[in-house]
Amino acid sequence: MNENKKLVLIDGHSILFRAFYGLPDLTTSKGQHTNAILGFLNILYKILDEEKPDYLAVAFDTHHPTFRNEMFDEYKGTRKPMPDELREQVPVMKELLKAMNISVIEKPGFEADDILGTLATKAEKEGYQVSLVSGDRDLLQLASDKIKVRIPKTKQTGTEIEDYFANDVMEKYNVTPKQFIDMKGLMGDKSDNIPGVPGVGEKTAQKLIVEYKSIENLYEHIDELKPGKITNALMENKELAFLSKKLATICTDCDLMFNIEEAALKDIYNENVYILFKNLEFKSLLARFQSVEINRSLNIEENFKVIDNLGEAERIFNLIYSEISSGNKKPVGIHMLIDNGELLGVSLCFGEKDVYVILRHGLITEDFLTDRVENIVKNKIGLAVIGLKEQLKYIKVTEDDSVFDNAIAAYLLNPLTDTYNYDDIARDYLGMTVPSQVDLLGKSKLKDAMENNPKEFGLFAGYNAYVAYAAASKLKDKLIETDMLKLYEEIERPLIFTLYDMEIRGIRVNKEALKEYGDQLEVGILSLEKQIYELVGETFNINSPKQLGVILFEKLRLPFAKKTKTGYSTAADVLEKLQGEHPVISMILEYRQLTKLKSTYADGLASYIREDGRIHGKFNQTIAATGRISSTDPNLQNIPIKMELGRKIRKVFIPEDDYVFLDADYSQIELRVLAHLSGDERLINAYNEAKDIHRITASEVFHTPFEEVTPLQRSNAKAVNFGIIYGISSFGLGQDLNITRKEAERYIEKYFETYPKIKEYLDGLVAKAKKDGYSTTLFGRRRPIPELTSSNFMQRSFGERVAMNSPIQGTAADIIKIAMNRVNRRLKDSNMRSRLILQVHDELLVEAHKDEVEEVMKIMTEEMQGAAKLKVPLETEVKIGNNWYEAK
DNA sequence: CACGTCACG
DNA sequence: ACGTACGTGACGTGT
Repeated sequence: MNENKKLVLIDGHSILFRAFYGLPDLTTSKGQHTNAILGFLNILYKILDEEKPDYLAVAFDTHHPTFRNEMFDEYKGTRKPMPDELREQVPVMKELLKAMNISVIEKPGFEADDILGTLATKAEKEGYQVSLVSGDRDLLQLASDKIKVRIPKTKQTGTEIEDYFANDVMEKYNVTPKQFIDMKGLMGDKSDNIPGVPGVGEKTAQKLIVEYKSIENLYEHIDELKPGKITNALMENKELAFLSKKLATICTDCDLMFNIEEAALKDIYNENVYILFKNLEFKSLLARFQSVEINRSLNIEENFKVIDNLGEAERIFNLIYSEISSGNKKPVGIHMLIDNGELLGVSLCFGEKDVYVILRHGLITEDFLTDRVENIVKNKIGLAVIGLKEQLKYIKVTEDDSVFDNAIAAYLLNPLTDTYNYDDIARDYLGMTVPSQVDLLGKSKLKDAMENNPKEFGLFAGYNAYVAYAAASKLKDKLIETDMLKLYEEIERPLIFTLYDMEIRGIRVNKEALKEYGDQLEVGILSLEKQIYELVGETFNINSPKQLGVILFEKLRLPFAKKTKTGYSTAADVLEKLQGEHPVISMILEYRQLTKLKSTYADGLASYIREDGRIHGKFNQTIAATGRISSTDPNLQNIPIKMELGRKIRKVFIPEDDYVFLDADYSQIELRVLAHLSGDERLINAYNEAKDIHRITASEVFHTPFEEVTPLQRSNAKAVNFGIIYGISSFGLGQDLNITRKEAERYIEKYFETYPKIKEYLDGLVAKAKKDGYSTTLFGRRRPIPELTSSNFMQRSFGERVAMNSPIQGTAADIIKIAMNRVNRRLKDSNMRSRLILQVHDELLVEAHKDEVEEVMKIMTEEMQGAAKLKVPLETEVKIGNNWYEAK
């Protein structure tokens, strides 16, 4: 009977615990912790894949006021309560298991161990093959010929499982599974509140049990033992030893009503599980559901209609235009289907049941579609989209038209997530689970999908319009609730158009000069490479930190300062300290510099130059948690400037003929923002006197007359000023200045003595963020800081630094965004040829026509300085040049 | 695809 | 005792 049936029993809490400590702290976009659940599922799936069991059950302890934690318990001898980040995951895990139709066994008065022991033994007797899965070695006492104890280990490379049948236990520990109980009786287990015999540890216990087989037999022969401390302890604690053995024994015949047939596996991959995974944002696990027809039951999909003939298309647009008279004020959800800059069609939604996908086909031309869409706004009907900037090429609207961008709104409401696609917005604001683009189309291009996968393509298009339509009002309400509507309407929404303009304009690059620059680098690289190989005596890949580490710290035996997770650190700050030790170090540093410039800048930028001789990078508005803009494809915000060699690359960025570059940057905008926000009179006065701020800080902090401040004092003060903005920590400052933590602490102390209001302000920021759960900028932009509630010191400290930094960095970001919008608008409104083309956080670059230079300089200065009225002046410096090098 | 490294503010 | 400065993006290596 049951010979070929497999039963898997899982120790729920112990696996959750293992998973919790084995994985980094993962959370959903809403801040729900998920690492333990994910780790549990990874182990569960591995076991399901490997064993393909017929039956599976998970046992949980019913009451857990405290919980085992080996790491702390064994060393400290105290129990540590379950961290909140783990506690909140337990009920979710149980819910998930129930959704998977997996038996969850918890009986008041029984520990999970005893449930597992009883069921395993019962199943064994009935002939099942049994696997017991636990993170705890305690269960080894249950191993037999038919009961396999499986202990998963979370390693970097994935999950590995150690398997123990009875003979494996014997092989590894020289004791039988039953004798494991005796061992534990002697050595005890703090985490399980088993006292054991004082002074007897694992080694002694193992030795004694190997020799005497059991505690009973040991005490029968106690007089044979050599006299000594251990023997004394054994004799004095005989009762304790027997009690401990009893406590260590897992019950195998508990009075438990559970029929193994109840644990039969069925329908693990169902829609409920899929939805839970989606909510937990376990994107990688969703792949397991591919073969399952799920969430197609959503009835909105049934209303999606695909149209490819002109008459029908005309009818739809007319239907939309007629909405004006019907008094329907809801914006029309719209999504332009674009692949590689080509318009494939448009999807529209103007009611729960009115979702249309109109394909560009035959008489439905690109012009037809863009005209008809433009007509919607000209008829004063609002639009709602997800990601306006990416669609502006075909949605011909201006700032004055009514268009609501759900993606931007969602970013403001939670800037911590990485994507704001229709499925994300549906999940977060409609409480709906809809298939994502990858679910529907995989990695295929939109155009290919349209041809080969028309049904799924239609769904993708339809969902985009539907979600844009349905979520808009909810997002707008949330913006009002969170006092961010003004931020959205007055800063972010206009910025969409500003950034679009900048992307279209691009920046001109001298292709030949860039090539020449790269060739020069190549010469230097080859020469350095040769010299390095000669010095070291062998060739190797200098770009591989791993190989370089072996050469420097093993072959050359240089002292290594830092280690990374994977080996020796060869970072620049480490190598710089080694410069005196070996001539090869300087060469490696120079080699690194050159290869970086070659690969990222010389070669990297060249591949982005388009037909028009310009680079059209992207400016991303929904990436940075603080509200900054980011730049990609390529990143034009990290073009070298600090080192002369790298700085030279700026000479290849040139204005169009008859134009020049005007580059304006704010002077220490973040420190000025800090002065304003903190209201510290001393700092405000310093800025109103308009003197060298770092020097003033040095003078005041080090009690030195302004004129006598040494360069070292000034640069130290500068580092402290930076530190303040970053959310000061003595460790970080020490690292930066290469001084001890203690010395750094003194600097900080002195700084706060000098500027007491700043200390008060920063403390207040942390307190407020802890209370609210988020930080706020001068213009109301929020950044949630879930780390502030972490029980982990490191994470909490990080949260505190973020609480200090985000309002400062974020307010500066708000200000320059205002300036960008205004500069862009004024240049356009006055019909000037000059145009804004770049933003680098505190700097704006305008490609200005020669005839307009004076006027543009005035506009830039006015708008940048006037972007916000602070208690200190916002100073700017404008420079002119025939390339970006000259203009900085 | 994660990691180390390094470019910028 | 813990082990970091804040915010980004791109490249090359190695699994």
